[in-house]
Amino acid sequence: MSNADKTKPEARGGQASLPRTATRQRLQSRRNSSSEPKYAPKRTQAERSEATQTQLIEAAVKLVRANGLRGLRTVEVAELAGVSRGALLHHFKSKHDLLVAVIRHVNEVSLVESARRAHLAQNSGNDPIEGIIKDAQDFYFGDYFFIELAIAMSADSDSRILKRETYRNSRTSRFSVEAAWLEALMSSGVPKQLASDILSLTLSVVRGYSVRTLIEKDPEQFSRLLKVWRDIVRQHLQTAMANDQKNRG
Amino acid sequence: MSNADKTKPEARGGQASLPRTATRQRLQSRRNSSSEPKYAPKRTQAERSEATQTQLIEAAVKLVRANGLRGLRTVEVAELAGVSRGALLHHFKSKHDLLVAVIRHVNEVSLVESARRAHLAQNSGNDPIEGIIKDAQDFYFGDYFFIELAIAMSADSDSRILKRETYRNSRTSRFSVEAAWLEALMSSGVPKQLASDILSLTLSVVRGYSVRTLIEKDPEQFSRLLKVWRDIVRQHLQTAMANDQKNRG
DNA sequence: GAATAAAAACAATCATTCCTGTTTGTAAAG
DNA sequence: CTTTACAAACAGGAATGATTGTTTTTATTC
Repeated sequence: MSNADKTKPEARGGQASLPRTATRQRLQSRRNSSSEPKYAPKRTQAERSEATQTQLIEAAVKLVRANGLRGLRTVEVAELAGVSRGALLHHFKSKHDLLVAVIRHVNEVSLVESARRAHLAQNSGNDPIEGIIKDAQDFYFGDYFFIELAIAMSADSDSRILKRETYRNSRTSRFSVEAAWLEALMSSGVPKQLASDILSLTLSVVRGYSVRTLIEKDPEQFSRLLKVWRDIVRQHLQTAMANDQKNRG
Repeated sequence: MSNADKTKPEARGGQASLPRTATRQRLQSRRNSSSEPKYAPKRTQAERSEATQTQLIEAAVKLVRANGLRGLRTVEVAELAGVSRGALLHHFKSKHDLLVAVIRHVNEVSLVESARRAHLAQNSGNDPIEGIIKDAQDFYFGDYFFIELAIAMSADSDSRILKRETYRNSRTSRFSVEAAWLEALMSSGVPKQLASDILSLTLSVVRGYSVRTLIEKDPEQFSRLLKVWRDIVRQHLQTAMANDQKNRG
């Protein structure tokens, strides 16, 4: 492949490079002051640890979204996080471990969202379509979906493990949200099978459009399209339910 | 990363073996007509060349679909094609060149399909929805789309070049098909804006479902879902056009 | 028309460049 | 003063492209 993009300059110029000597002297003199070594540490170990771990994970998330799973390089993660590769390997003893942490992280975030959304679904009243569309938009344009997709699109043995991990998580988080929306639709009077189909179709529309934006930049208004979609679905549900009641009555 | 997946066996066992004998005889007779060398070449240079190039490209297509753009390894391409890496580098002087050839190839295939489909669109009669769905299925589950997606999902400097190449091609091939479908919808009486929306939505549904199958294996029947979608659209178009005529009359 | 030179299609080996994980070293926190 | 957080240098493997060698086809010359 081409070697055109060697971004070597300022490789670690822009960040870190803390004042080592100064810090040392300051601490030393303070300690010399008397029997009390109680200088105030700026951050506790746990805080430092968690902070850089979060930075690393978030950097990894960005890079996986940008370059795909197999395009991820540890050196880039470290650079973007503003630490050395040594630090990365200290917190995650292998690249694989980092990826597992990444998945766990986006999944946790997604899980919290899920709970919120499931709650929304229950209070969506008689017309949940709007809520479903909003939910789908948030999900399919978010980190979790793109990382899931990136994992799905590489088939080496490593990503197979990750795939299983992700799949388990999907069933516990995303699954419950969709079940909640299904409930919402049904309790607004839509028959189960139709509700399931409408839900699947709506999710596919949004998923499909999200992927489209990956390939080419939004030349048409997604919001308008979604409005049309919402109208179509509402109309269909109305007539379908009308027919349903006629058949019963 | 792990080294668990070495697929060495049958490295050159199972594939290729084009009709050599037929070719040989044809060539022999051709040469008999004029000056006759003492041995008959099995295949002409151009034939050999084209054959292995095709094998290499097709192998690369499969591997990009399986492992993504950045998961592609030249050694695997050569193995799957049944030739040495030396041969690969002889025909394509770099991995990048191979990838360009891959894109050209899938695009050519797609272009031929496009012409066929555009023709279908023009003869789709009064109800083009069925045809649109079929077309979308063929396209979004085919090689071209997945390779386009694989390219879109990696953002290094190399794939940016490929992206441009692909984008140009899209506009000449896929674009015309969609325009033809739009025409078909309009000539069956659907207003332009609505026709465009319906087309976009249908494409998104299929695209979205195709991507879904990447992530998890089809637990529900896509065909049933498409049937529902077709019904919804038909119904909507009927009422929309009825309203349209009422407003006009 | 046979001998032979030339070129193209491959194969095999080598060198270089990444990328990962290990090791060793240093500063900060407990 | 022990442990933890980080940094820097190193070692080994993998992947690419270059080089060299071998076979097959094509062109040339007698």
